[in-house]
Amino acid sequence: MAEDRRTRRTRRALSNALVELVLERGFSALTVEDITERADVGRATFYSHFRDREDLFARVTAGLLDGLSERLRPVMAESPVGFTGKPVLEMLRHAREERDAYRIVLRGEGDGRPLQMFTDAIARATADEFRDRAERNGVEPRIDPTLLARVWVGEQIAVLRWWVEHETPPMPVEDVVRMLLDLGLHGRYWASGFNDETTDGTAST
Amino acid sequence: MAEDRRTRRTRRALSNALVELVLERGFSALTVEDITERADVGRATFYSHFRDREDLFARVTAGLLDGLSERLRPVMAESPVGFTGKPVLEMLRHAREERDAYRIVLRGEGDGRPLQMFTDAIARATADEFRDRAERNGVEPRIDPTLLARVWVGEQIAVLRWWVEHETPPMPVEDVVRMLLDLGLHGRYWASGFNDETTDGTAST
DNA sequence: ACGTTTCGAGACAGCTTGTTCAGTAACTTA
DNA sequence: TAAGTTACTGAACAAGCTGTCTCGAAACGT
Repeated sequence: MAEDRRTRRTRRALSNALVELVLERGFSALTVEDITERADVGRATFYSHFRDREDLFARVTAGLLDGLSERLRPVMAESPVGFTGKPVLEMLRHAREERDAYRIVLRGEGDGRPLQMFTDAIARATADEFRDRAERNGVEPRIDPTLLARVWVGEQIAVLRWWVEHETPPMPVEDVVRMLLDLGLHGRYWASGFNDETTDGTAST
Repeated sequence: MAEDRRTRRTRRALSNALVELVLERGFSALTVEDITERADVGRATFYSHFRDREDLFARVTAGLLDGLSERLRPVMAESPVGFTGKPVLEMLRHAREERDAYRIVLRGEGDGRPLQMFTDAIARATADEFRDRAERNGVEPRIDPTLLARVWVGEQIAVLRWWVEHETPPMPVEDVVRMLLDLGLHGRYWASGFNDETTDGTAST
């Protein structure tokens, strides 16, 4: 007994309507009726699928994460022991396809809860990766992996957001990845045009 | 004619009530009456000061930014041409004092708008700094300063949040600053225990 | 073609919002 | 300290939204 076609249809319609409307007016300005109207669905029907607006939003976000992890699976599987920019690249591609959904999540709509869901999922996976890698290579991390993961995810999210908020792609995905790689390799001062000679021990903004 | 003491009192009370309650229940779950009740103020009074909940939240955030920039002013003024971690340090100290307010803003409560206000203010200032510095030293940034600023602010926000969400300070402010400085200087791979030898050109997560 | 599941429209109480108003209390200033 | 101004209160208001329910109609899977 495959899922009823009607439920699929209305769930999709409601999800799309949500994304469109949040993009236009912001989550807190929406009523359930706004959403059902846009989706061309009876209001009562909404409640037979979702508890409330937040529930719908949460499921949209979960769907996004599912899609992402599915895309990431093959890349992680073939994982050479070393480093490739593949995962980030794949995420950027995913963001390009699901641009609007990414936008509303990254903007922190819904009191930041979907964004937190998203961030936490990535941070968790990243921290695990860091630990694994350190162990495999038998090196001692200089900074707590959990914290380091948060920093790294903070960077990614910032760039991702900058990227999806531009109407027209400001830079090819490959360049974005290269940039992040350089940053990870050389640090921020290098990127701003300075190197270790110019900046003494007490460096920074 | 200095400001009436009563207005100061009720505005403070309402602001504090908001912060407390958002921390406890989240912004979207709050009613105006919840806030006025906690602040021990008539509901009608609320509307003679603020348009709605969002307005109140926005002003709380603006106040936070004012406080921050006031603390930053002297540090920026004495600004030696070089780099010191002073501004970040000052921000961490400010966050320690205004911990709860920082928490709710950084969590993205209020559909992320306060957070965006906060982030944008810092990113703008940072980007200007980057540009100034590059010009003063006559070097060419390897990466667009606007983007670089977003990345750097993304890092800061991530760390700040990690810092402020711990009940008991997980690390002295000075160490946090040192860590960020190291990250800016050497990059992420150094922090995770690798160096340029271990990671070849095609590095990263 | 049949039994099952979903959908739609309308009606419901309950709550929140934002405004208004008149009486009372607190404040500033001279 | 008294006079005049300004802020606060509590109550009442229409309007809108929420979440739940019911029943007949329509779409579905097999």
